[in-house]
Amino acid sequence: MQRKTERSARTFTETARRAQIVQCAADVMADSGYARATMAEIARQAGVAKSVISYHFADKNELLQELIRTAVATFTEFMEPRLAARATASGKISAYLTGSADYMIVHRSMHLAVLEIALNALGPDGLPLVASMPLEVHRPSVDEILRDGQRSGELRDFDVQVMAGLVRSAVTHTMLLAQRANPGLDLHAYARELAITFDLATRRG
Amino acid sequence: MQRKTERSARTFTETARRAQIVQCAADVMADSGYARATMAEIARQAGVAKSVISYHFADKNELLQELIRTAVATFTEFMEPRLAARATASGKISAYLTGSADYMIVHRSMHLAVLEIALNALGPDGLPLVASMPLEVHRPSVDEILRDGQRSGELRDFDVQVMAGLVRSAVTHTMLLAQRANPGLDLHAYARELAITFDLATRRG
Amino acid sequence: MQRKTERSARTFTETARRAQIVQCAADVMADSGYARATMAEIARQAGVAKSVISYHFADKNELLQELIRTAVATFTEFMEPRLAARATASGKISAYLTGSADYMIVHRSMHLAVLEIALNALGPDGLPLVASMPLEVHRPSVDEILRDGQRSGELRDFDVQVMAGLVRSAVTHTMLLAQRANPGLDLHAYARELAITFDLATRRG
Amino acid sequence: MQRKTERSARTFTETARRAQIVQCAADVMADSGYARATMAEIARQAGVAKSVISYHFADKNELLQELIRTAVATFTEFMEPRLAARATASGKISAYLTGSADYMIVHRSMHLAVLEIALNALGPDGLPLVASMPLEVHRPSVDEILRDGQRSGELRDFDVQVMAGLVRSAVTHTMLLAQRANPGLDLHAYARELAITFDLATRRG
DNA sequence: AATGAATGAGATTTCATTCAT
DNA sequence: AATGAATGAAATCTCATTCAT
Repeated sequence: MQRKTERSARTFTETARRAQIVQCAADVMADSGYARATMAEIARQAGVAKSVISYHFADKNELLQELIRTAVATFTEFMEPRLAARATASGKISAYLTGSADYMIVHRSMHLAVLEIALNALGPDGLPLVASMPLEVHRPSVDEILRDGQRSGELRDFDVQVMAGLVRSAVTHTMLLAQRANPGLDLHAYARELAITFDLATRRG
Repeated sequence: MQRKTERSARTFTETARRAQIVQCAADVMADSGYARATMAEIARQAGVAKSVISYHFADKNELLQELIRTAVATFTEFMEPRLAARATASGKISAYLTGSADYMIVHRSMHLAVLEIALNALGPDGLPLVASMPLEVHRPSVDEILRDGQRSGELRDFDVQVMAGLVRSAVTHTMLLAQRANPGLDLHAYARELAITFDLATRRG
Repeated sequence: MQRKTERSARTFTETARRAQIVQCAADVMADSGYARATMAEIARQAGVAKSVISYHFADKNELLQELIRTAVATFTEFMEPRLAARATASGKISAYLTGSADYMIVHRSMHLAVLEIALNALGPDGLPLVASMPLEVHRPSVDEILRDGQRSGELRDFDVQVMAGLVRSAVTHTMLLAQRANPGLDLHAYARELAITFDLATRRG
Repeated sequence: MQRKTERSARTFTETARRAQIVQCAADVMADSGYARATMAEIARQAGVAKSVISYHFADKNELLQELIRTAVATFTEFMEPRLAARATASGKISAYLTGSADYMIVHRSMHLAVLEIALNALGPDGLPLVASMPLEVHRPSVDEILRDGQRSGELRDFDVQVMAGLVRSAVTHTMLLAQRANPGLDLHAYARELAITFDLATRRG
């Protein structure tokens, strides 16, 4: 309870162990689903005793939150230069889709794990664990891209919330379910197809 | 220890009880999520003893599968006349989206419950419980609608699997997450917006 | 969590089991102390599975609280007629002391268990579990007896709180520690000796 | 793995560390109770790593025993001159009571800690840890004071064991519980009231 | 047809202790 | 002399399931 949380600095070993455990947790979640991602299973995957996890994380929720934070930070770092490289809204959406596909290929288990946690994990208050966490931090966000595109006249006059939700869930759910159903799926081709779809759906006239 | 499961015919009472329990299970799942939908909670909601559920269903998975079957059948009955009433592919997709919104309003807990189960429940083999279940039985399916639209020349030449996945998850995930984030959401308006989007994305020229 | 707590009536079996478990808990506490009175040990003593206790009690604290309530009620029933049978304050104090000795002989483990719980058990808030429970309910209480004796002129003018504390702890601690140190101790003789002591200490001139 | 315990001589630093740890253990016990006085918490209070405690003490029980020894020695040093300054048994008992009050004020946490340990700590044999430890080493002891008073004719003919037990628990339990219930309590006044009580209860004629 | 009671497997978490550095 | 890291035992609690009535 009064663990590392309040400490100022972390040792190198500590940081490495935490990262290792977070990665193992993500792997287990991705492979076996949230329900099977027990402390025991994560520890087994990491090759350490259950209590090692308790030593490094105050409780399971802290582990899951660290996983989320790690994933979000990684995704942000991954995405921002790709978005910045494109000038138009259409280009940015395309970059978002293909970039997400890249991310899913490189960080597959993290991506899946975040989804599992977002959908399942409950905080001590009974509310979803992610309810109190920032989930989309890359700038510009999908909403911002679309809104800017409308302002500049590049995009037509759709409901931004609806379209942004559709773009995001195309990545977080549609593409992911497709891959789960067909592991050999070519994600890049999939993302390009989505990019065409959204270009047609959003562009002016 | 005669399991009703194995028996060929069911009495009227038996059928009613099963339906009642399935409905309660759906309500609990929709209200409290998969993790909290324990046998005890479902029984409490139904006002019966836990063992009553065990009496009517071989195990929890059988209950969940019946729930899925019920929901799919209801959705099919709900959807097919609406699809049949439209001649064009675009019309059918629009009917699918607005019809789904209607369905979500009328059978909210069933819809949510199916999603919870699809995302979470594991079979004894560790695979998703729904892996071996047919989830889309209405005719024509979204895939078929799109393919027919391409054949007739009404729709452009996109990848049917990608587009069908996007249409389906627009309903099962995008719209649903939007409603969860904002319970007062106007689902019909949402569905109309989606219909415009998909019309633009799929129509020829 | 949503166990029997909210139910209106208890079955005969339920009541009997609860009583049995409470008694076994008291026995274990008395014999082995608070720290060793684990759920597992209590269940072992009762000859049932650990989960049987969880079935009948929401959690360990509920079990301990029931034990306290039972003991207090028993002690009250035990004590009140004995106090009522005496007219003078001195007689009532004497009855309290010898009655407590009787009680300790008949309900030894309950008495010890209450002490263990009172000194050790913490509620979910971190405060002592008994902080929120009524602990002395027999009428008149020791305080009242002493105050009444002063009012009637029978007793001298001491500080009631101090004296009442001393009388109570003579029973709850002094006598109990003496017995623990020397299990063959004659509690009745001990109580009579205490009665003489307090008579001398409290009577007027 | 040379255990310092076994070594004949201790360095200055070693002695100081042990004393520091003992004091911190007492503080934690007094403030938070036996159950919360874990090795981790004691180490945190002392500002050292858990393993430092293990380095200086063979195990937790050795630490607790050292705490008891320290407290008893302190109390003895504190009490003996006060007892020696009084000639009569009544004076010595009075000095014992008021001296204990002084001690409780100055060494509050040690006093509380000893009580917590005496009531809770178990040795490896399951017996109370203090069972084999001398808890009253000041001379004359309460028993001796009372016995001497009877021999000299100053005190009446009560059972020494009972009365000595009552005197001791008046300090170790009655006064302490009173203070716990009411932290602002005037311990000196309390002790004087007790002194009057015991004078009346023990004096001849 | 239904139920109360019981159960065992397993989940999370705590804690004293050990060990390599 | 001290520490961070690791560990395993044990504690509480949950849950799907079974069984006698």
